[in-house]
Amino acid sequence: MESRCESCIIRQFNSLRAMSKEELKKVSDSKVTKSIKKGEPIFEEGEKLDGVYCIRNGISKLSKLSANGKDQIVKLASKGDVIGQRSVVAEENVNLSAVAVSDMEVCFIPKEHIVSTLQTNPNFTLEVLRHMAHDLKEADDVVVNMSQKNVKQRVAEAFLYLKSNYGEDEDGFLTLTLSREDISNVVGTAVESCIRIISEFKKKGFLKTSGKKIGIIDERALKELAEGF
Amino acid sequence: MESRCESCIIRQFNSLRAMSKEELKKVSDSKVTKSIKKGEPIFEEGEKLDGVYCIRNGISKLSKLSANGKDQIVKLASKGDVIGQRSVVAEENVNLSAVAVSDMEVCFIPKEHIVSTLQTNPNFTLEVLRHMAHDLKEADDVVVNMSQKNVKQRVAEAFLYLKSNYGEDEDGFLTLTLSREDISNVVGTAVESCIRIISEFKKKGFLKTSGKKIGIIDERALKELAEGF
DNA sequence: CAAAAAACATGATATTTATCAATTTTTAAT
DNA sequence: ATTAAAAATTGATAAATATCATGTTTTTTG
Repeated sequence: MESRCESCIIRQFNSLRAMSKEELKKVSDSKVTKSIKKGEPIFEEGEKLDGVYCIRNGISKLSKLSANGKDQIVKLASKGDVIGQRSVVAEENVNLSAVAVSDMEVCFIPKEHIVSTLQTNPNFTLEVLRHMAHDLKEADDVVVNMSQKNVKQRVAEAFLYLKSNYGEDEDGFLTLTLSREDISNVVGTAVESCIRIISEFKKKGFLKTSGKKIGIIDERALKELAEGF
Repeated sequence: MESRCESCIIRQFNSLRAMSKEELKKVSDSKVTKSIKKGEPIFEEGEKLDGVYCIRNGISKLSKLSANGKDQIVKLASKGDVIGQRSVVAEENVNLSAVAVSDMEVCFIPKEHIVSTLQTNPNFTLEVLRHMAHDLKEADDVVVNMSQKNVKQRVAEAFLYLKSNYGEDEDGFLTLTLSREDISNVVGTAVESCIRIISEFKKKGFLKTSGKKIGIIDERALKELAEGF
């Protein structure tokens, strides 16, 4: 039931692929697989993490809560992503909370193995570094989008992102269904504003909905809108 | 005149301190020191960099220009910071432009030396990784601030940041004088809105100005405002 | 130093976005 | 299946922010 890291395909997508056989064996022997139900937390902002979580299945939101109750989602993490890595590397408490937005399966890897491999295997360290460099660019892009695009453009982008990253089902609805509140928290806007924009996009024939499910009808129109035409 | 990296104090503040003597010698032999005048670019968004820049003196803004002409400043880099590192690590073109906001002195270090050290010296790689982990956290914080705080709060934060990072002169004015436009581009707002807020802060006795110079009078008030009281 | 350019400042107004209130729909629980 | 709770929706309105216009000050340049 508990599969071995050595034979885990997920590994191909993240920095663990740069580990040696022996390193991987240690990781595999000490890892703990956990099931997390939609809505449950993996870790909370401010906690001290004893390891990282490698996502085998499902999707998690990484977010930060403000004093006034607003929760900004900074990133969505899914299959192959390793979360908690930043704080383990920096030896700091986590700065974001991770909550499952779909049922998940994750492997907890104690930090000793990560840290010792970081200190001795430059390939692994470089691989982690490359991933982090990529995350940093993405974070910078988000900053720029937040300030240079208006809410309508950001909502359009969010749906394009959801489609290109998580795909759509046979009926053309986005595979990952987020609540309107979560969408608002990705976009950084009030729920009502977000809903109004979704309604507008529906009227214009850009989107379709069925319950909380959302499907993209006119991708080109959304792209043009997001780019500012 | 051209000093050696081995004896450069700046090094203590960045990841170069993790280099061995031999590695550092190669860097020192191949580095090129450049003077950059206020307003001049170090590199531009989209360029392919052949190395990184280690800042010896002065301050640079890292920003991204949008189609509609808005320029969002993502980060200010100063003494000891190494810029261009992210794109060298990720082997990508730079995603941000770097322009001097004060006269600068930088050392250009060809990327071969960085890359080869990354591949062989895990201490160095780990050190770079730690720095990048820190930058990533900061970028995430900026995202959260942009969405959870209003313009007034972000302007207040900007001045507190400028004071705590670059200090003030004997007359109590911020050492780093940015144009109103640059401040707006840090905060992510229209120049006029930014100016109005500065005027308001002056009226309330939080700030003083003299030409384009700005001084903080009531730091506590700014802090409280930024935190949302 | 004078003229021109750039940066700063303020008012009037338009636009965007948030908030509050109320209703409907969907989901979850018994 | 029925009811309670949660989520989604819409309208009315307020607040925040951007834009446009115009005047003033500061800086730069010949």
